[in-house]
Amino acid sequence: MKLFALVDCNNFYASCETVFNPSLRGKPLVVLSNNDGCVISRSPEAKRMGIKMGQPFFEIKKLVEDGKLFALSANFTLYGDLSRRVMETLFSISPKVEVYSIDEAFLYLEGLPVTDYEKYGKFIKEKVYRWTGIPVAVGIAPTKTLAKAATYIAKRESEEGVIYIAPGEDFSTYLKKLPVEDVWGIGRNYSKFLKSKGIKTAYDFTLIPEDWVGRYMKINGLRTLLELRGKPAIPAETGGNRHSFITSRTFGTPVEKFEDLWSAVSTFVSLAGERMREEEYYATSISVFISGGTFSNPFFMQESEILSSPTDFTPELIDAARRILERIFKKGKEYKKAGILLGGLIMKKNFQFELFTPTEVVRKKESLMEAVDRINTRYGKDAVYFASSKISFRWHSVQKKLSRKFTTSWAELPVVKG
DNA sequence: TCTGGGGTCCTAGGACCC
DNA sequence: TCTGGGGTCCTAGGACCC
Repeated sequence: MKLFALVDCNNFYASCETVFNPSLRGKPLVVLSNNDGCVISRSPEAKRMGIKMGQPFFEIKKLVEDGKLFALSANFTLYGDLSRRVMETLFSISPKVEVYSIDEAFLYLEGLPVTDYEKYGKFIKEKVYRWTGIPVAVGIAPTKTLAKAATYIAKRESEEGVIYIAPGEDFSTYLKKLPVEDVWGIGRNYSKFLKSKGIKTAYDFTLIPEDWVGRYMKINGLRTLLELRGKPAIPAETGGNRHSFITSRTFGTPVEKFEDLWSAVSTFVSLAGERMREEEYYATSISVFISGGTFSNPFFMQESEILSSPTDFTPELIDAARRILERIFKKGKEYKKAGILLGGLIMKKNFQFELFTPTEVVRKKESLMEAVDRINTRYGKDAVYFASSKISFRWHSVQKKLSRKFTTSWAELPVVKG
């Protein structure tokens, strides 16, 4: 019998900020998206005040100014580091951990010498808190979708923050409490459709015939149905095989000039290139997109290019990005966002350079990139960079309320006063 | 006035090939 | 009057996730 635990960090970004700034504990706090545009994480107190996920900042600005709500710009370096610590703790607990997102992981529990899973869940929760300061909720169940559901209930109704759904147990009481739009795998569109048919809860959903779900919600809807009925239908992640790297940003202020866009795009290519080398992939294609317009009337331009051979060499990627941007750029428009995608990834270790590529050239490119990455790791991001990235700064996003890089920058380490 | 960023998978349709 | 069928690859768009 399969058994999964879902460990889900509570209000992850807001919790991370609290770890290094305890004076924020118990206060209404929100974390803002990259451009201080909207709310992406809320402390329980902020939730209670009625602040919504995704709410635009301008709607709550007054509260912040009046000192009724604390707001911070997203500090993804900090969150990434704390996420790594949480995951390491989980790896120390269970032999098979599937990191599902920055703040969630599935633990595969079958075969473990555990008898009391309720207690085991509490043990996980306490250990993560003790090692990292991050509060989590734990749901344990025979399928991943039910584990998700259990976590949902655990966060809302369990004092302990732990819910265990035993195999064979009648779990309909849980599913009746789970609104259909909060089922993992049923998003905005399908839940609207389902509600129009009178299906309001996860429990209602489990009563629908399979062929109906298959017809209207395709294979993924069917998987969700089976999982909610207690039958595992979502395959284990194979892991490690990513397909793309995306880097994109909304600009601090809209830009019109080609050079401004180009500066942004070449910066994004450098950043994505670094990540790609770090994870040891080659890209076989690159896309560039630029967009703007209003919220209700947006425009979007995008084009791709197949690279002449798989590469992780930033100058080659930058050349291709430049050609694409020249093709899609139109004068006289206000651009608010740009981005690039490195696609068709292949793992470096699985790739042999074609015979006609002179080895000497490959070696030189590699050592140049290694040198650049090494310097930037050692002396901080942007110690060396490609000239095109710094032609213009107009596009830079705005982060007025940034907390410090407590864990990843020597200069910003917290100081303990004795 | 002001609405993030980074991913995955599935499906339908067209191009192209034999 | 007759007008194949099957496979593959690519792309765009839509759905979902955090």
